[in-house]
Amino acid sequence: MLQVSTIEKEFDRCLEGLKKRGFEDAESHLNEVLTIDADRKKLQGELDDVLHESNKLAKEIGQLFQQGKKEEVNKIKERTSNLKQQSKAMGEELNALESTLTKLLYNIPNIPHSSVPAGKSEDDNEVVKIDDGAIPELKEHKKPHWELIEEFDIVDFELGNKVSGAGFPFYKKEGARLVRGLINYFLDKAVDAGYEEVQPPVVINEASGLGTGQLPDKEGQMYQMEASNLYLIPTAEVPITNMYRDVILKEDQLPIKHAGHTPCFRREAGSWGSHVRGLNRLHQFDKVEVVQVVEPSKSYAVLDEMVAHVQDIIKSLNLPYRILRLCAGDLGFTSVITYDFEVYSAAQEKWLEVSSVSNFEAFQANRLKLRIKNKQGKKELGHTLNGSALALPRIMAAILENNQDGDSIKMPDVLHSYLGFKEIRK
RNA sequence: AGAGGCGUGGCAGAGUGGUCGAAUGCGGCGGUCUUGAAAACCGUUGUGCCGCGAGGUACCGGGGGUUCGAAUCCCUCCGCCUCUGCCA
Repeated sequence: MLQVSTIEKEFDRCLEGLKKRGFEDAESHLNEVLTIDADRKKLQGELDDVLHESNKLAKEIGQLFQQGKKEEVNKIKERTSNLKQQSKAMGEELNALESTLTKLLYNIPNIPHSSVPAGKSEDDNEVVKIDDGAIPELKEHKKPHWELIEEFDIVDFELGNKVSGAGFPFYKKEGARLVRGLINYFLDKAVDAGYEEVQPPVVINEASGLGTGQLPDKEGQMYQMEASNLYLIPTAEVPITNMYRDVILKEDQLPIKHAGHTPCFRREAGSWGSHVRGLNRLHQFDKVEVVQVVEPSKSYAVLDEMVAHVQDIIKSLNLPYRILRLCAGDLGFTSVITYDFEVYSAAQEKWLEVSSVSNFEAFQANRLKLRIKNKQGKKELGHTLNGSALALPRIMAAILENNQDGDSIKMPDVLHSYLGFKEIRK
């Protein structure tokens, strides 16, 4: 969530940014935040005065009791009960103001970076790089992956339907080993790049969902376990970033770099249709996520570092890719700037999103109360970033389609040692 | 899951109704001493909110209550420990 102080100091920039996103009634929202916050401050001061008075009287009563002056005590008690009623009413009003303010702030998205292009939908995203040198020419053998996985019997959707439901496939034989190999390869790359590996829980509580911005608005996108009031994670970003909720980091602990593999669960309600087939969209998929917590002054250098990391992995798999800078309208609620990576899947003749790398600046940190204390003892909110490095199913789809050769599918060289085979045969 | 116990500052650990944001020890930071270091000694050392400031206010797991006054009493939720049960 945005800081009130940011809205106050940089009102015009905030307003402009929200308009760029197409956020309705931006100006009245921002103004309301400032009004309520001013009311809150005023009331807080008044309440403190009342409490001050009543604390003073309570101390007097204590002293009078010790001196045995009971009649005087009774006189003062009348005044305190009056003050108590006042402070109670004021306290309730203050709580109400605070919760209204929080709700308002929860509903205001992050301010896009100045380099983020204007635009409403994915059609307006800006292509910042295309490396399509590796696009294969498929002539005789040009089957989409959903046909290949059936022919080679390596992913089974029917079985998934029976056991779980649509979007929960079984991976089998070389398919299962490819999943395992990719996870290991991606984790090794992350560890080599200095990320500390973690295996987080795949369920999170409500506080964590609020911390990274999945709640309160987007609970419909997560699977919820009502009986225990827990959610299945949509991405490892949630548990990993929440490791640092309510934490004050020392400057010399930074940068915090974590990588973790988890399955990710997404309900994807209403987003199914004939255009999403096979591995293109699933309710459960594997992903290796990288997360960093850094000093504000360094977050853009770190964003570049993360983009380079993802690019390096995709290149090593010899997949054609392009990098998009998301337009304001397509930007996630919590993000200041996001680069999407897409790989080209040659039989579908489609670009598939396989990674999303974002800088949230202090937006998540403000919700998380994630602060950094410098050597002078000054505290400020940290910046959080994360990126997929990488999400598996679409990478699999592109590998299968781009490397098909009739009776076999060749595996990228870098994976051979991870897989124990060089190609998948019928 | 049942019974009992516990939850205090970075850590350890006092405090059972009044002047307690909280003793003490350790750790951290600054200093004295030293060629340097250690030791010793001195000082300092939680977080939020309101305020230009002085200062005020809130926080002893979370929430609620009793009381003029709560770390301390009551209720409730959460977490941890021990025993019993179950189980990869």
